[in-house]
Amino acid sequence: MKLKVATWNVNSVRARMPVISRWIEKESPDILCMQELKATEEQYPLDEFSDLGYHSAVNGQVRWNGVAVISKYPMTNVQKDLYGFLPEQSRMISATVCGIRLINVYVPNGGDVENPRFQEKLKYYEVLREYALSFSEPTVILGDFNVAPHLEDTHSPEEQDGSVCFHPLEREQIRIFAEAGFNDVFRRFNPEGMTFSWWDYRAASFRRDRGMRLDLVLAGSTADKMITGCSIDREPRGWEKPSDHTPVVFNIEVPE
DNA sequence: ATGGCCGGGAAGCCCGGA
Repeated sequence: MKLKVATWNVNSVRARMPVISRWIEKESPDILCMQELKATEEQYPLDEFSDLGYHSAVNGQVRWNGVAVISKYPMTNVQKDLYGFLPEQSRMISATVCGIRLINVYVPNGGDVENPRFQEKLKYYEVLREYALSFSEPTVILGDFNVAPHLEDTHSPEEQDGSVCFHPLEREQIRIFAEAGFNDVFRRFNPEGMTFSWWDYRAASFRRDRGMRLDLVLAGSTADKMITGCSIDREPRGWEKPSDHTPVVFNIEVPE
């Protein structure tokens, strides 16, 4: 059975519901992992997703952060805690669906390199990696990693080098994920580069294609072998009232 | 040729985003 799975930083699930439902009707993903809900579990539009045919697993928070997985198939062993790290920030939810462990994550932005939050960001990758390595099922980490992994993943690598989301210490963390067996799935299917998943609202960035690839799918080796394709759908970034991110989609062949 | 945004919560700005 082939599943279509997507990750999308929606930048407010309530403000984005028209765009999200339009995209779901266009693409009919089996599973969609969302970040930056900016909503509590009480504010989360559970009934609207249910009407669209999805179960929801939600880790909400007032005003900031918040992540959710919606799935056409049942989710089991839903977890929201990352070893007690940053307990006040709802940035992770994971579940097993059709035998695959999906870890949906919204890595801290970090503010800027001098900000204490930048050190928390670096630590977040380490804790996340340890967590991801703890599962015996085929495992996929997907979400907003808030780093462009390589030179070909951002519009102006020379002038951005050393700034937040393109700092060598952040990029190194994605290399360490690879060393730990978590492969950058989009890159495998799209080796040419300069394909982005986020464009700033300011400065007409989308029209000028001045973006960054911040939204990643990192698959453990067993899961990676089951994945048959991965792409970025730029279309909803051009719709009315868009998120500043656009969906990253992959296909995975799972046993019946 | 250049680049000025967006969302939420409290309030009529400020913080955070990246």
